[in-house]
Amino acid sequence: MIDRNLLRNDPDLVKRSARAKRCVCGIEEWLELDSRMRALSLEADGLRAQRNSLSHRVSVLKKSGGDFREAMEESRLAGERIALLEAEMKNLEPRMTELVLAMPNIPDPDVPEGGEEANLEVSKWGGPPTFDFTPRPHWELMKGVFDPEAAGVIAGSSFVLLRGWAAGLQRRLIGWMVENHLRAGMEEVWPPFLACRDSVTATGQLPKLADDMYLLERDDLFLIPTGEVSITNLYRGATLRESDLPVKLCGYTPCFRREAGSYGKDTRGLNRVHQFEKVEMVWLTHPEESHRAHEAMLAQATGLLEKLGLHYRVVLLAAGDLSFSAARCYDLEIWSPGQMKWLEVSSVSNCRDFQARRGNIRFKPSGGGKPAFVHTLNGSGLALPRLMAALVETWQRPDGTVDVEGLSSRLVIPQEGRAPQEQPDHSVYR
RNA sequence: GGAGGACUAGUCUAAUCGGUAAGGCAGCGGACUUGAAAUCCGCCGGGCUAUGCCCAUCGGGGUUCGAGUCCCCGGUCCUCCGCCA
Repeated sequence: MIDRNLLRNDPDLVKRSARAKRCVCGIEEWLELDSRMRALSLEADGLRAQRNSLSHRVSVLKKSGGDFREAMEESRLAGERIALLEAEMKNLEPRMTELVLAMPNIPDPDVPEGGEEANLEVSKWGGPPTFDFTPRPHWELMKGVFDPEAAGVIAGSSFVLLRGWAAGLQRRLIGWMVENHLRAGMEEVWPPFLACRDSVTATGQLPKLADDMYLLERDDLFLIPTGEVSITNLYRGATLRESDLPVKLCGYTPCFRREAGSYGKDTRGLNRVHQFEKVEMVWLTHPEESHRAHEAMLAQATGLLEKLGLHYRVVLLAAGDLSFSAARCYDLEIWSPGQMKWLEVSSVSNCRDFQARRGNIRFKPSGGGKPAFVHTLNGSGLALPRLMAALVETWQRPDGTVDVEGLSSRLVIPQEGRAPQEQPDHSVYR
């Protein structure tokens, strides 16, 4: 959520950012409503003060046996006027909330302007694997263990069914990634895979991505489109101690996306599916630490790719390609030798205080003072389907089979680093 | 799904017949001290156009001059029953 005071003091900045992010939102309308609201609130406050003192006088007069009827009548009249003002405010409020919730986060100053074409490749690691034969795409290599037809029978098109070695490989990959994160000092969580409206609003998928999520109408619950939703909302409404920061969490979740409107685009094989598996990292940091944490989270994700030996590149997203809640985001893309193209396997985002405001996630400064909003970061570490695709294509043999043994030998759980925490104390105020 | 109970600040706990939220602990700052403890003082929910005022007792309505308190709808947690992997 955009800070109210920023909207009042520098609406042009908010307008520019919204335009850069290709978002249409009613900043002017909000400002008008805001000034109307403040006038109403000022008048109502004065009347309330009157009513409070009048009804206190009633109480005093009653006790002393005096005539309280006049005070009571005046108080009643003030109450009627208050009710009118309150009704008008109540009328304006939902619209103001709707408007402010539709305003996207402001990109950091170093984020390039423009759309996808302005994305900036900031680094590259390794090189494309070479073959003395024509490499095949994963859907050919995984015949028999990747079965979209079967998934179609169970759920419909664009769902995945893995079996045999592919199912096992995916399971081991999830465990391997989580173990790596634990040794980097993160705490593992296993959250609900459904989230309520407030949660999905806090992380910023609502209102903009409403059509991209699965909604269980009967219970008004959303299937999470990313683990970011569940894990970030673990601390919704909480006030942490400054000494608790940074809170570094990771967890496995499935992710559900309707992918409305994206049919026919990159839909082959494992490239774009309705349900996929992901290990997510979510960190809550002190506002001054989030930039450094963003780089550290990126390094954690790229570290996994390096251990797997996959050729990858890091892209700093331009404003127009940035998600609604992000202020700054790196996309991690790995090379798919069978498809001869880059596949996005991770987005590492710094949301600054945007989600923390929406979800009211704060910390109490050690030196006293008012609670302040934390900064939230999230990053995939990593998303499975495209990772599987690139891995399988990288480890293919000339006969069209996959060296699963060789691939699996990469999944060594590191011995270095901190041992997983037993029971970290993140007890919070709510 | 059913029955019962609970919900006041970081935490614990008060508030008369409905009368305008009182304290303890923890924490923070300061004084005293070689240092610490103890003690003392201040702060310790949010907001504003700020000597003051308004809001705030899980959320939303209602009754009332006035609601933590009474009524209605909902939420969360706990206990029990039912169902279920």
